[in-house]
Amino acid sequence: METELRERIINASLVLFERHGFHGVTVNQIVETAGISKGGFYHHFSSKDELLFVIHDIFITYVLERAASSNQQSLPPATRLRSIIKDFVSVFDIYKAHLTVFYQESIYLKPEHEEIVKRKRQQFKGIIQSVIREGVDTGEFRKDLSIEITTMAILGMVNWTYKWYQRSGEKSIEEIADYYIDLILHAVLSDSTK
Amino acid sequence: METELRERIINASLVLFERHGFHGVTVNQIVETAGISKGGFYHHFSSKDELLFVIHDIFITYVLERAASSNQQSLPPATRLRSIIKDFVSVFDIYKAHLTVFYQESIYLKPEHEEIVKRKRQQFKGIIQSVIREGVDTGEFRKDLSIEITTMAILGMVNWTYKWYQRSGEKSIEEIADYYIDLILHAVLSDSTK
DNA sequence: CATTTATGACCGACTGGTTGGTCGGTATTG
DNA sequence: CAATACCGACCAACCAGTCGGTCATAAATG
Repeated sequence: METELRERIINASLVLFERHGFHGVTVNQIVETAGISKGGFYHHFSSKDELLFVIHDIFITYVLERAASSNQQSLPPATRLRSIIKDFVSVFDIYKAHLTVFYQESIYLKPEHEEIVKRKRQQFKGIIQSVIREGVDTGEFRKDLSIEITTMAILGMVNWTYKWYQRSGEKSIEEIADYYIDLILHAVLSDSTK
Repeated sequence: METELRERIINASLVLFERHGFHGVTVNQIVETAGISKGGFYHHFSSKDELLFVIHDIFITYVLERAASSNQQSLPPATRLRSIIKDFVSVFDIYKAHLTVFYQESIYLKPEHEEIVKRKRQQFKGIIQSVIREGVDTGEFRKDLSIEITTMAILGMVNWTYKWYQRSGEKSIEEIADYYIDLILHAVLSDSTK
């Protein structure tokens, strides 16, 4: 099976955007790296901005679906939190470039695109928030947790990984995920649950 | 006392870069916002790139100095870690725009500038790493901590704040800092120390 | 003290190179 | 014989940076 041209464009631009940023890469460079022509590019994408959106959307849609399915099973909050984090961190291996672009270049999204991405992003955040809230309610987590800050702290810890993680590095993404889970649960579980 | 033109340029560009990114802002816009001329701009800065570097350098130099002085006092690791985090997070109030530019736009630094910033950045990271290492050695922190991942987890949690913190928000930066410290110490302290 | 010379802050019209995007055309496929 | 996929020379807009010049103040000169 031959790689679709559309895929080739996305893959090429992903590599380039990750390294040089959206505005640090020209359409000509993308086209050259993908081994196609300018006309070919504009046959598949209406603009450079649309390409940026597509990259964002592929990523956030995928992540959101996984988190939602991890969250559906009726298991205790701590178990679900573990599963959501594990799932999300594992995404770094395959989607590292998407992720980097997602977190670095989203300011350059056009308003209409930004709106769509923002909505999905908040749904994802909502999932984590609700797990923590539930954990606090059931007494599994510490009663004195702030739902809002705890959510952002976890998201921050996890998201920041894109700044330093390398597939060739010492630790595998699985190890890092397990390590994060350990840290988070130590921070969040109530004394009686530990 | 009148504001120096140089200061005016930095303040104007900080606001603009924070919202639109380095490449989303033209020199003409900066000049207009600062209420000066293009000539005036290039009289004070050799290039737009140099301006970006200056913003980076002001921030990292300040942060590094504070962390170094918090770290010097010969206090137990947990106390020092507390102090470093409190100090760093407090910086968000005054330097939020610097910080945002620092984390978003550093890919656009020219190699020679990047080198300088990178070095200071690693010194900062080194300070946190050494506190954690010491804490593990003295037994104050859990023996099974990975120095490297723990450092990055803390940095991630804290740094991510720039994505959501607003001075007008519900929680003050002091509260957020204290909250982070609480989470981190729960995650990191050995059972005997708790 | 008056006058010339020098310096440095600041101005803004202009430019050369670059970039996202277009468009008329060709190749391929069902 | 459509229709769709793809090509690449070309263009208009934009943007960082330049450059010849003004003005105000200070130092040097007679």
